Amino acid sequence: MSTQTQRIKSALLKEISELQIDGSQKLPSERHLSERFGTTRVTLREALRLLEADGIIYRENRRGWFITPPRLHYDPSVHARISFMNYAQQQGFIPKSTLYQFKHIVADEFLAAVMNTVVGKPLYHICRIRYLDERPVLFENMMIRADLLKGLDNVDMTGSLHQKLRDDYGLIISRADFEMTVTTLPKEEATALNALEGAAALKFHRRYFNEDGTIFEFDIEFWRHDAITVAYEYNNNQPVRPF
Amino acid sequence: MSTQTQRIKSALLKEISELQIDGSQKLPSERHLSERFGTTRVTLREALRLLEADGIIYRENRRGWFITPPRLHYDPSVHARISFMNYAQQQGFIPKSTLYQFKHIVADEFLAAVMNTVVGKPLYHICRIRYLDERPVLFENMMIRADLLKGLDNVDMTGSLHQKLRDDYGLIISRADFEMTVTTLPKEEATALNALEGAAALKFHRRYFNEDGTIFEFDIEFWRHDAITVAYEYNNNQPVRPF
DNA sequence: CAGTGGTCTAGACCACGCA
DNA sequence: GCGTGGTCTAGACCACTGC
Repeated sequence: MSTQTQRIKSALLKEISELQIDGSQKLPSERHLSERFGTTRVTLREALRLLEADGIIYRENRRGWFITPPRLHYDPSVHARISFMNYAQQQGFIPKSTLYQFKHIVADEFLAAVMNTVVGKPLYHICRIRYLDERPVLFENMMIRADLLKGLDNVDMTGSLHQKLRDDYGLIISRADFEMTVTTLPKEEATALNALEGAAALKFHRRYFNEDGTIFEFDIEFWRHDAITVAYEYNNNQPVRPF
Repeated sequence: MSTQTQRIKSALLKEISELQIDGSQKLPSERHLSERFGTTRVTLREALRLLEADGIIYRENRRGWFITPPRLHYDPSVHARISFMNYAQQQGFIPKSTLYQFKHIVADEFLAAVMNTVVGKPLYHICRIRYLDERPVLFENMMIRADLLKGLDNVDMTGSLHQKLRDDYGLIISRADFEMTVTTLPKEEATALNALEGAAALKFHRRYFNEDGTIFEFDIEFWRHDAITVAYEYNNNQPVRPF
């Protein structure tokens, strides 16, 4: 005993595994599917939503429904050590980065508070889009202290930024912290990722501290929720006593 | 220029902030709201879904829509050090735990692989539900090696388990790892949390290693997606070199 | 038992992708 | 320019909540 939606979802799951064997990626049109299952588009779309929330399928705005490729394993502390391009490649993906926007801004109240500086502080605002196998999965906003890293506007923004910070500026990260929240893609981010406004997403806030304890960079990242599995290992030199 | 759904969402957002001032928690019925906004229930529910995905509101199965309380800040490594009850209290919540199920099981292929042991290994399977201010937010499955922790079935399961592991068994955690994925609540978990099957959730896998490197515990946790902000600090003794 | 949320139907129009 | 997905309407029935 189960609902129409659940039965369609199960049936689609079966079809999807068969499709994957065939190497096909795109699902048939909603009208074809709703006809095949003897239901309306509304009910069919409800089943598709469930699969989408599960991360089994995803949609590109007005293009249709696709089978979700395998997830990237993502260690949130990893940006402090390895570049996106490197760890994506290590896991067998073909990564790509594009520069979406480069702006000179000044800190507003929010940025000043979170970066522990004053309102009006000059910042670079760098937006990049990250792809895995040509699928856009990450919208990245970086806010970087312009006074500490002069001339950053003249370098290539599609490579590893942190490598440049080390090589060209001698910068060393002494600490980083982050926050992660499940939320939805805002309009601009959704458009950039070929997704719909309101699609589920993982939002990261990340701050980098240099050796002085100064926050030289604050990132806001939006990931497609189905693109990553966050993984982390907690390894203490001195064993941890429970409680 | 925006859609009907978006306009209703914005209007609801405004109403919600006013409701919050009044201390009210439950939204008016869908029929009342759809009438007030001059639309159908379908469209109204679409707007509610967006707010739900944002974590602004949530629903309890057949009970209606409620304003989401503040999130718990959750450090995924924290279970190795502090109990749920403690860190929830530290953040001003009134936590509660209930034992949902206690079973003796044996490792199947999946559990054997993930716990690095053999199929048929006897395990305790402990399910608990965690509440914040009477709201159920977490469904917790713990699989614990019964051969290493004999007699665990006779202790109170609603307190800190790890404290007991330390005090009664002298157990020390030397390492832990975890994985986190955005997915949906399965049927049983959804029912236990008063949620709907298919509601967005955060799933954690966590493993604890003792000093021998043996995995004595494997946890599967389902959190309501809007109940937590995952936070973590990455603090190296020796500074990290970018790239 | 009244009212609610969960589910479902059978249409419609429009903007956009794609060929 | 056809077909698609995105959006929206105006109903309906049922199971359950809460009184």
